[in-house]
Amino acid sequence: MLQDMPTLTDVAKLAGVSEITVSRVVRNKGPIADATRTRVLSAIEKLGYVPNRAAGSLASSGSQLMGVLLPSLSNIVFPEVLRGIHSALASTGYQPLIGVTDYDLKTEQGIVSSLLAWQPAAIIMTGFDHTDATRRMLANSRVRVAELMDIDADPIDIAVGLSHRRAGFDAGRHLISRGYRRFGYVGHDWDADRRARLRYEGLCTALAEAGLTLEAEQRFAGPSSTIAGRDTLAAMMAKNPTIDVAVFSNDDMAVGGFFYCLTAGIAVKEKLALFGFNGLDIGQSLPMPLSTVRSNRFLIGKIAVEKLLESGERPTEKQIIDTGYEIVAGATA
Amino acid sequence: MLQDMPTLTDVAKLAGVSEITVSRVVRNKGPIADATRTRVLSAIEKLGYVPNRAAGSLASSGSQLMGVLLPSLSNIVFPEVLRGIHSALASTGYQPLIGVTDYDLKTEQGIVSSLLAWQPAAIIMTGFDHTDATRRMLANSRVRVAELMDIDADPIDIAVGLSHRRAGFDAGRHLISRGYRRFGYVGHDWDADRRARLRYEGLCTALAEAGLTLEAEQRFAGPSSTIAGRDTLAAMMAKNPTIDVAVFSNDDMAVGGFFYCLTAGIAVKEKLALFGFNGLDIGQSLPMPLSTVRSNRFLIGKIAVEKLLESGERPTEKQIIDTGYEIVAGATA
DNA sequence: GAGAAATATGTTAGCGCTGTCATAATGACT
DNA sequence: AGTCATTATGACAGCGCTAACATATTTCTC
Repeated sequence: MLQDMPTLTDVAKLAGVSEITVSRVVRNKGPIADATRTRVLSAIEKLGYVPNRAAGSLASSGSQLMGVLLPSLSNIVFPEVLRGIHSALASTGYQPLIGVTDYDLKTEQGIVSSLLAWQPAAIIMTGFDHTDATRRMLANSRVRVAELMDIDADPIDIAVGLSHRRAGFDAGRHLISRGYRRFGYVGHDWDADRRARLRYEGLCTALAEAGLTLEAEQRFAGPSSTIAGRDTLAAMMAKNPTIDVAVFSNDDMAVGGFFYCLTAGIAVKEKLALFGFNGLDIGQSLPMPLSTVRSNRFLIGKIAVEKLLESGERPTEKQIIDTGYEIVAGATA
Repeated sequence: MLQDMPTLTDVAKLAGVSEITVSRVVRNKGPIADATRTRVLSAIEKLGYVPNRAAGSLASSGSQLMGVLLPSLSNIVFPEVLRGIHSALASTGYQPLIGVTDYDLKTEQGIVSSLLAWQPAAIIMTGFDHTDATRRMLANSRVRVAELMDIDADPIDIAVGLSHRRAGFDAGRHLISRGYRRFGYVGHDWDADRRARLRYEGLCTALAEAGLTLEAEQRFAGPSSTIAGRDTLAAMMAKNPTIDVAVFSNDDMAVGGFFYCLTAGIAVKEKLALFGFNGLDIGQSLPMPLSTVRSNRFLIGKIAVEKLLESGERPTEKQIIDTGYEIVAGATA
């Protein structure tokens, strides 16, 4: 679409130097005399020259692009990861090229293929589930790959996140130590969200070790949301009014649960304790701060980028970076 | 970073055709005999060929990229716009290349420059405020430009959004018609968020026309958030306990205000009415659905892409697309 | 069955940049 | 003055693809 845009050649002519010299000035690479640099820079300024990255990529077989695959933009946690990615990228000249998979592995495969077409410096994905074709493409391309959020499996290259299984387990231990015994679980569709399921499994393990078991369990057949949390807790309480703590698949669901209690006149914590996951702002701004597990999504994105940029080659050793989590006592459990 | 990746030439050799024929198959362009197509396709499959977009861009001077500039990822409305953009892009083969400006015009300028370097098919930005240099780059490049969210000014090419001034005005009329007279305004930093200011101005106009005026006004000196809304309403009520309706700069702030009322034991609507802006899910899942104005962010992103893709050239007539808004009566005002 | 029209394929010449290797100019140290 | 490094610049080829223009080949038309 660009038209008559000035090229390196134009700048070189105006500055009275060769093209490669201009290229060196632009990329800050190789030795350049101060006088020459100044001359070139002013020529660039005069012409309004903007380098053509496509040409650059082609010539150097490698782009200043980083592919980012997110499962969804509806769930606030992924924009937060993206924010971390962007913040680490900001100072580097790299640009994120994003794709959204909608939790679908075939879609992911298609997007990986189109991202690879840009010869990105690295690709950031979510989770460990990929099609064989995706794995093959990634292997052939040799680009660096980070798999985010989760560390409960074997990564392709590096993994950055936290153990959701352990987080679920610790949440269970925490609640047991606080005296809760009659557990209910309020979840959402976990075919897509493998991590919610891992937390659930961790929770069940903790309960089993204490000789307990989930007394009630209700899962909403769709993505998590405040409304789903509200309605799903309502459904569970209708069937099992005797539980003393509801563990939610995440904070969105838990905030909905809190609203349900408000409406139904159930005393939160005294009558029914609520526990979430993520540590979202909204949960902490409730009249009673939500008891939850705080994960650091921003940090996950940021660290992933930093690690990926450390080296262009995949290291021989796969790397797993645990960004940890923190039990937030809150006031609801 | 890619290495020994097969090229068009390899595919062409294996399929026993010329390069251009492979190129045509890949791009689905020009007439190709079915037999040839099949042969080429299976060669592509066999080699695991992935086209190099940088080369394609360079040769055709135009990429399958769409530049997207967002002011922030922290405010949920922008990921929603991005979702709309992505949804419209999904079927087209275009990929969004994103940049985040942090509401800073100089940052925006830098990002526009790096996006332009990829020769994107179009650029999507937010708002009408840009530096002169940004405008110049955009003008020189001749790429299509959409300015989103707002339609209260003159666009570069097309604008998609709603009149925030009118929305503020209508919200004011609505509240006045419901009998509210003692207005308070709870806002956030609007140097960055020009649209919040426009709504505020619209509100003031409505009040003035009715012979009314804001009795109280409190602005938080930072970005909007639930916590800011809670604390800022608290501050306002401490100074002006007599107002009967609080208009918030957006739903995040208003939800915080609701939480404040809960904590302080203020009867929402009877004693103090609350009114937001955006129509976020969280507001509608409150025990009392929030009274607000619903804008359609997803639609804004989607329509912008559709309009931009209609033609590669800027039309002679600037276009303004009003995606409208809707007063949501709710239960808090 | 000659010519027009449509369909299918190929040839050539770059797109704008950077890697590689060469060359020139300067200083540093014998 | 001569060797060696160091710094500064340039020539040239080519990255992988596609636009533009041929050139076959087939199908239709009267």
